[in-house]
Amino acid sequence: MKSKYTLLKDIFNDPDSFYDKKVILSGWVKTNRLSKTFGFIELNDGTSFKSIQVVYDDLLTNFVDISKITIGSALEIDGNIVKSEGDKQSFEIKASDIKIIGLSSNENPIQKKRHTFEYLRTIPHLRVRTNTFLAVFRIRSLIAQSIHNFFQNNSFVYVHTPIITSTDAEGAGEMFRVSTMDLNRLPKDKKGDIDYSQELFGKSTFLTVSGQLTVEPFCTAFRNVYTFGPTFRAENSNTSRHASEFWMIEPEMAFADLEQNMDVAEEMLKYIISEILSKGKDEIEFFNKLIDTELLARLQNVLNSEFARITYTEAVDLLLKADVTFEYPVSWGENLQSEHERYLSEEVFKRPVFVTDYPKEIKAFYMKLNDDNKTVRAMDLLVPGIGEIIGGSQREENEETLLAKIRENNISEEEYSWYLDTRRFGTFPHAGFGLGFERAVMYLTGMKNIRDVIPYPRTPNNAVI
RNA sequence: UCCGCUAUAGCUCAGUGGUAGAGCAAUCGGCUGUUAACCGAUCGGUCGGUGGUUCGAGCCCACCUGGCGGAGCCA
Repeated sequence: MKSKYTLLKDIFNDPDSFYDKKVILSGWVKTNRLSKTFGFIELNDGTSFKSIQVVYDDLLTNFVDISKITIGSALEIDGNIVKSEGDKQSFEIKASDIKIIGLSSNENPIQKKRHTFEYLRTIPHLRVRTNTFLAVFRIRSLIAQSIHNFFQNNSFVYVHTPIITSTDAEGAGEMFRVSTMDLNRLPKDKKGDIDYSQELFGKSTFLTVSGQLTVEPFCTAFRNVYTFGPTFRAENSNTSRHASEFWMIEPEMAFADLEQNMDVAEEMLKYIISEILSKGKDEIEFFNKLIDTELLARLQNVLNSEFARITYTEAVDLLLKADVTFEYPVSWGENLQSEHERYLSEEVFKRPVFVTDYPKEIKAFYMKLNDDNKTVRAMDLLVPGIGEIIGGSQREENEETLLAKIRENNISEEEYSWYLDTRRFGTFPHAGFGLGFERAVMYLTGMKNIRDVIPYPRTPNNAVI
C-alpha cells in the first residue's frame, strides 16, 4: 500500500535507518504533556502497540492550539526522527508542523487514567483505543491468522458451514430462533398452534450452535477440513467464560483416531503460541506486566512441555484420592465439576491436560463407543485458569451403532438421515474437536473475562451497540 | 436460572443514623525535557429506582433494575 505517511511499525522495526530523516506521521493522541514553551504528545498510528513521542515547541504557528490538544484527536505530523533526551524512549519525532485533522471533544470518556473493565464494557466503541484493548484485539487477529496458517500448512480445507440451520437441537444447548414472522401477529394453523410453514424458509430455523455436523460431509470429500466462524448459544449463562455469540474452530480429520486428534490439538496450540510470541511481542510483554505476571512463563512452559493425557476413569481415581475436600462429591458416571477440572489442571498437572474416554451417558450421541460399551472416545482439554478450552472426539463411524445411539437419545432419525448418509456411503474412522476461540484468546493473553476479548460482546441482558 | 457482593461527581473511590467528600478528568493560570509530568485555582451531585422504619436515611428494611464474582450448561 502506497502512502505519504510513514508507519510507526516500520520506524520501530528499524529506528536507525530513520535517524535525522524527515517523515510524515498520522495518528491519534494518547496523551499530551505541556510546559510553557514546549510539550510532548504521545501519538499512536494503529500499526504498532508502541506510541511515539512527539516534541513540539512554540515555534509552531499553532502552538496554542496544539498545546490544548485532547486525547483521541487525529493529527498529521511533519518532523524529523531524532535521538530522545528522555529516559523512556531512545528516539522521538521533533515536529516541524502539526495539522489538526480532527479535534476530540473534551468529553471523551477515555482519560489519562486507569479505567475498570466494567466501565469500558459500556463503551465498546471507545475502549478499543486503550492500551489493553489495542493489545487484545491485535493478538486476537494474530491468533485467528495463525490458526488459518496452521491448518492451511497442513492441507486442511476451510469450509464455511451455515450460520442459519434448520436442524433443531444440534446437541449443544439452547438455540436462538431465526424468524421473519411478526411476533405480535403469529399465524396459527387449524389446531391453533403457530404455523411455521409461513416462515421465509417454510419451517423453523435457528442460529447454529456448532458447525461440526455440517462439516463432516466435507471431511468425506476433502479428508482434512475445518470451520472457523461464529456460533450462538441462547443459554442464560452468566459467567466470565460464556458468551451468547462466540467463534469456534472445528477441524475434522479423516482416517484419524482420538490420539491423532489430541496430537493435532496440541500441535495447533503450540503453533499459535510460537506465532504470537514472535509476532505479538510488545502486546504479550504488556499483558505479562499489567494483566497476568505469569503469562510469559506459562506460555513458554506450555510450548516446551507435553500436555498431560489421562482417562476420565483415571481422573476420577485421582480426585477420589486427592487430599482436598470438594464441594461436590466425585463419582464415576457424573460430570466433572469446575472445581474438579481446576484441581486437575491447576494443582495436579499445572499444564494443559486431556481427559479422555468419558461415560457415554454424559457425552454426545455421535462419539465413538469404546469396546467396554460404557465409555466413548471423547476428549476435553482443560487448561489452568479457564477450564475447558477444547472438546472433541473420535466419531462413531459404524452406521448401526450410530443409528442405535440416535434412537436411544430420542433424536429424529428423519432429520439426521443426511448425517447417517456419511456412514452409509463409504464410512471411515474420523475425529475432530471444537476450540473455543475466545477461550483461547483468554488463555493466551491472561485476560480474565470473555467480555473483554470480544469486540462487541453479547451476553444475557447485554448487547451494547 | 441459583447463591453472594455491589450501585455516591464524567471516571476511580471514601463517607460507621445528624452540614455531600477526595484523587483523576474538564476549564483557567503557572512551569525550559516531560513519561499516568508537576504546582495553584475553578467547575462538578435527584447518593440506581420505588416504597417503608425514624424527629432525621447516602447509611437501616423490602421489592425492582443494572453491574460484578461464583455455580450450572458448555466452547
